[in-house]
Amino acid sequence: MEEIQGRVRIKDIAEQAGVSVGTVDRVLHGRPNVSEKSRKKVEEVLKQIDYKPNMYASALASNKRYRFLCLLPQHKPGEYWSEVEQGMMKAQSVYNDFNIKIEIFYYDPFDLTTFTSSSQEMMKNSPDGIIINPCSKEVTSLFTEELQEKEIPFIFIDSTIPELHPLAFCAQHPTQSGYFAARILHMADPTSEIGIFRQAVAGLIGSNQQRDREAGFIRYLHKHYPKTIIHKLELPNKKFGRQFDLMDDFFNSHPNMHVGICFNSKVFGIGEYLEKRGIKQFHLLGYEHLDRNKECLRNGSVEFLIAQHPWKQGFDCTKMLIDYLILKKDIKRENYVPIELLTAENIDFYSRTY
Amino acid sequence: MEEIQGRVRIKDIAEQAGVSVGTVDRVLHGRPNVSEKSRKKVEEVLKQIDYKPNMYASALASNKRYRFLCLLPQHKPGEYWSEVEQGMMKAQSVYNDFNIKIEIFYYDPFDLTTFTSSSQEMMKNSPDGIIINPCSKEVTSLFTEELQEKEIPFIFIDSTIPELHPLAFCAQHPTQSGYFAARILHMADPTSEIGIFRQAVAGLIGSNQQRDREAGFIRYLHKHYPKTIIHKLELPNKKFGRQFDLMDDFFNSHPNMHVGICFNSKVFGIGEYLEKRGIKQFHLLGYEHLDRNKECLRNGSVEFLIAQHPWKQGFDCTKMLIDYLILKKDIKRENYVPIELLTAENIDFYSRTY
DNA sequence: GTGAAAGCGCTAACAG
DNA sequence: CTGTTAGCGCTTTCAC
Repeated sequence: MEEIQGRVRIKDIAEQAGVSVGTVDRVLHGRPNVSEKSRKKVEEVLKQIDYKPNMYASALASNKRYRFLCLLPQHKPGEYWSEVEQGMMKAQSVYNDFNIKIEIFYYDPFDLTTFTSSSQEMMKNSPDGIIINPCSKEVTSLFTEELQEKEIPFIFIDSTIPELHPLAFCAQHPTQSGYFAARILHMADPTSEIGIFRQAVAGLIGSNQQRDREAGFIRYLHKHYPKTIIHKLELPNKKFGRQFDLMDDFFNSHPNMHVGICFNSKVFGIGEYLEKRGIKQFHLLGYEHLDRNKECLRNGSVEFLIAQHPWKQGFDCTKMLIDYLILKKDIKRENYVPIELLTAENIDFYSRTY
Repeated sequence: MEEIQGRVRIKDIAEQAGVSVGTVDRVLHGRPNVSEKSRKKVEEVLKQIDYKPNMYASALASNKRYRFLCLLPQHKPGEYWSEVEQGMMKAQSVYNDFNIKIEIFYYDPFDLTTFTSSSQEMMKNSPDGIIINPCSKEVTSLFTEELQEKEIPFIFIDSTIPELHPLAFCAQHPTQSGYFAARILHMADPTSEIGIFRQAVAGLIGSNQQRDREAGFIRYLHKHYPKTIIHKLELPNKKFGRQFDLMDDFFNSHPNMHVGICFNSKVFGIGEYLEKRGIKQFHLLGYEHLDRNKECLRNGSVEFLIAQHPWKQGFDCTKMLIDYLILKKDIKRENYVPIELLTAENIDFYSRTY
């Protein structure tokens, strides 16, 4: 064919098929108003030629604005979720030329009526695509069913609920992450008493991820080291003063416990306690690359962190919406971020890449 | 200003400054043939307005083809370097719309005259940008000096030589990677005898990375565990039959050595040996996510791998050339890939992301 | 020096 | 149903 130099354009196809560019465009996009005869001719040419549309030209010509809305747990600056937001904002600026706008809405993970009220607010803004951190299946489905109906694509971030059929999700595999944590902690100190530090409000764990990681962790220990004794401490998500007292009790009652884990990013609370009390030789593992956690890693009060790549999750979810909606690419539906071990030796190379 | 809805275009600037789009374009790109007066007017507007050029429109209009050439060590399919190539090819296809073409040239790391002959070949192909895996400083500089002179940007991949002033580099930090390996191995088994398995040709280590990692590894042990005894085994890069004999001798002579490391991707050679000989309880660490290494990780003959992210390195280097040459973005000059620990528990989530 | 105009590959509106 | 045409934002002639 005519691919002598360079690319095949719509115009080339039109010429080959003996129709106009308009018709080719209609066929390519499955738009109406094409006779069976013309469609056949175009499809014939398409079969023989390797046509790759120039998506940048396409986006330029169609000249649309896209609104992506996002629903996340409320949080303070510097916490896990702000890193997710930064990843999204980075994607917005990198793909600025596609005219995308991202807006973020919040809910209180301990009061799920706010999930619903925020989602209603979002629907008023005529979104083109949505990113959601799911809460419980029941409450989340109220929102996603409406989205399905209106054919607005949605992506889950940080955890997923497959039965709700998101367009895609991006998360860390929670049980596998728990296995990995168990294996590392056991290697650090193969004793048989392990402490689990839980952040909760009235016994309620606020995130699916945390709950599932803990389950994986415990399953791994039961299977490989069934003699392990597990001690749990529930730390109320509030005043730090109280937390210290609780930890004093906890450590005093379990003098043979030299290993501990915290399944979310608030491990610095325990690290800072250890540092203050001058407790050395306690092997502590937590999640996430927050500044306060990094500090603990450096001073040795936290020995390991597992990265959850929140920045990457935010960036990738946004990118997926762009790929799907604007560049019309196939996207990967299951996106698990790496389970990456961070220690003092490699933390400087943990990167927010995209 | 007029940014009421949407973006600022060159046309807007032209109107504001009372000149034509041609003149604005000339000013924006520092092209000649602009009067001092016009330049001033345009720069004035530019200062007050937040103009972000649409690089896709720009690339579309200029309609250029770019040739990126790359010089890598020769290798067999399925080895480390083919993963690098795949990352580059992925970048080529993702950014296909920018009309880029990547071609790869090879050299023999144990015969550096081939580095020079290949580089001369490359110069005949009028490259727009170049990616090089550097060999020795002396030989590499012969090439890079010519590139500097002709103002062809070049990027180093896998390792770097700062004195040669590449546009950028992408690599794993070798000494830090050695520290990390030492810390992990010591944790796996805090005994004091460690074996180092070296791949070499006539005593020569074929890569800068390997040499520097080993140095970091040894330095870490000297500092933190000075009593450690290090045994080294040099494995000729050839027949596997011979290698087994050498390893038999090695293991027999050091019965108290239960930990070992191999600083490159050929660790499967040792893993497969352990598997065949039925040696359990030996803690082996190596580099890279090759299929044969993964198999060793699964069957337990290799306990740890450190990922070098070759695919990402290939992708990122190519992307940097695109960012620099086509999208005119600022690029990061020092790009260290993560030092990521892979075990049976997390290897499935090690991803070739981009 | 400068502006006008054509065109990159594609979309969308509009005649017919 | 179909072809033509006018852009999208930018670059690049080419007259003046």
